[in-house]
Amino acid sequence: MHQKILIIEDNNDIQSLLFDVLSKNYLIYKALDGISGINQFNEVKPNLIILDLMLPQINGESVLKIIRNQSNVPIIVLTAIQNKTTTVDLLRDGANDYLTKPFDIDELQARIEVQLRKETNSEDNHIIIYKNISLNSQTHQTIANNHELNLSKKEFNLLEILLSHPKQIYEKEQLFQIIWHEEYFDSSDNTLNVHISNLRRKLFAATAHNYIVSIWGIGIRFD
Amino acid sequence: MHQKILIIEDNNDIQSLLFDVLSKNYLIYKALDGISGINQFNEVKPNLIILDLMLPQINGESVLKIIRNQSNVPIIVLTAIQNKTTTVDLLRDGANDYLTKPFDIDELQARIEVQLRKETNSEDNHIIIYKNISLNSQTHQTIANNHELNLSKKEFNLLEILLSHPKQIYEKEQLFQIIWHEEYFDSSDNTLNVHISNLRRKLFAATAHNYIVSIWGIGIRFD
DNA sequence: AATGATTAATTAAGGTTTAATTATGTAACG
DNA sequence: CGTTACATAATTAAACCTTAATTAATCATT
Repeated sequence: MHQKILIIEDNNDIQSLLFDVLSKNYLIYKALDGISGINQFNEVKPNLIILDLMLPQINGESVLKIIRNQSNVPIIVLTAIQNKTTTVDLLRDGANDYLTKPFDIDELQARIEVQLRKETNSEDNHIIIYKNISLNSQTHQTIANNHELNLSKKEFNLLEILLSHPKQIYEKEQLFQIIWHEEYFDSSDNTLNVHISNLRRKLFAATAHNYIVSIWGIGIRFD
Repeated sequence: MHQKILIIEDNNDIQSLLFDVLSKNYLIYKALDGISGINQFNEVKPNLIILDLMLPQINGESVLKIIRNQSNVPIIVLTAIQNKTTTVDLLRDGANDYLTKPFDIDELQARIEVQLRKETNSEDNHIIIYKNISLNSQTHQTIANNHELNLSKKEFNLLEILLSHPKQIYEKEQLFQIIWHEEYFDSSDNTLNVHISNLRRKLFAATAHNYIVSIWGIGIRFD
């Protein structure tokens, strides 16, 4: 649920294309070169990486090796057709899959699904439990401290996202993207704050704790 | 009972034809291309898939491989006669059966039966018991809290569906499809609500409980 | 340390959407 | 002919989301 994808790609057009399409289903992080790609990888801990081989400064192959050296995160590589690096090399270096440009965006999506499925298939992904809070996305039942909560759709969504990665900071923009499926430009929009407030109130009524903490100027986090 | 079939087919005429015929006996889900087919497969977890080989963007063979990679769900493939992919290829890729267009709709139904038979052989259960409610789908007898209920056909249908998977949320659309065998577009249609209301009243008269809870904006669930 | 600016949190009001109930009409059936 | 089931329509009720207004907290600058 709400998995994170890091896109390492220097071409702005492809970046935006990928963002537009994939942000509907995933939480997208972007890097324009290899160095910041590696840095972001360490910060964000994405569930999947899309890596362009043709990068300024450090080439994609090196990025691939560096990341693979630290993690088994699925990596899908984008190559130009005339690139000398062979498929075999790529896979040996740790790529999970590859596509040659120009690629079909739907095919990319399908391949992403395949890579991510491996991760999520095993666990019964519709129940989240954290501390004394459990949340069932099939029945929409939410229990906190043995009290059943009565959450609205937005509130449930919000809690689901926060609990999927406890302690991780979510920016308001991200939350907006995930819950409302649209970007938010108007930072004066207070809607999200209201929902956070309501969720806090209901959680507090059940647990006498405030689990949702604000990181001033950045976002919120479930503690 | 009420098994789910996912139809992945881009041709609208064939889609509707299949829907009209099959929705009498099964719960139908539709996808117009491979990507949404794969997505729906993961969400819906159908009991059987009907897959057209000729799809826009991603071809059917890829969809077949991707799905088969994750599940043993029976897949029946529809091919055009001039299609190059051989029977052998299809079966090797994991198809359970195939039909060449134009196909006979009755033959398709027969083949569906065959595929589903394997699954459902064991469960020949026509009595559902949950909490203090029991329901016999052969005699239509319904007993709640030792009181025999006098339910109409629609009410019985509804209760049967809800009780077949307690706690699971059913969307109004689903319920409509199962009970009325037709899609419902007009969300202002209030018929279902009336039946829910009546069922609630009768259940309450017998048990003094309201088991059917609404999930606002989503559907209902038997608790 | 004080001040103003920015961001966050709360509260309340309004309007919209969805749900539930009640009432009325219609067709099927014994 | 009267009963029943169902659909349709009208009404009432409830839940929800957004907006706006207000208060509180935090930051940046001096």
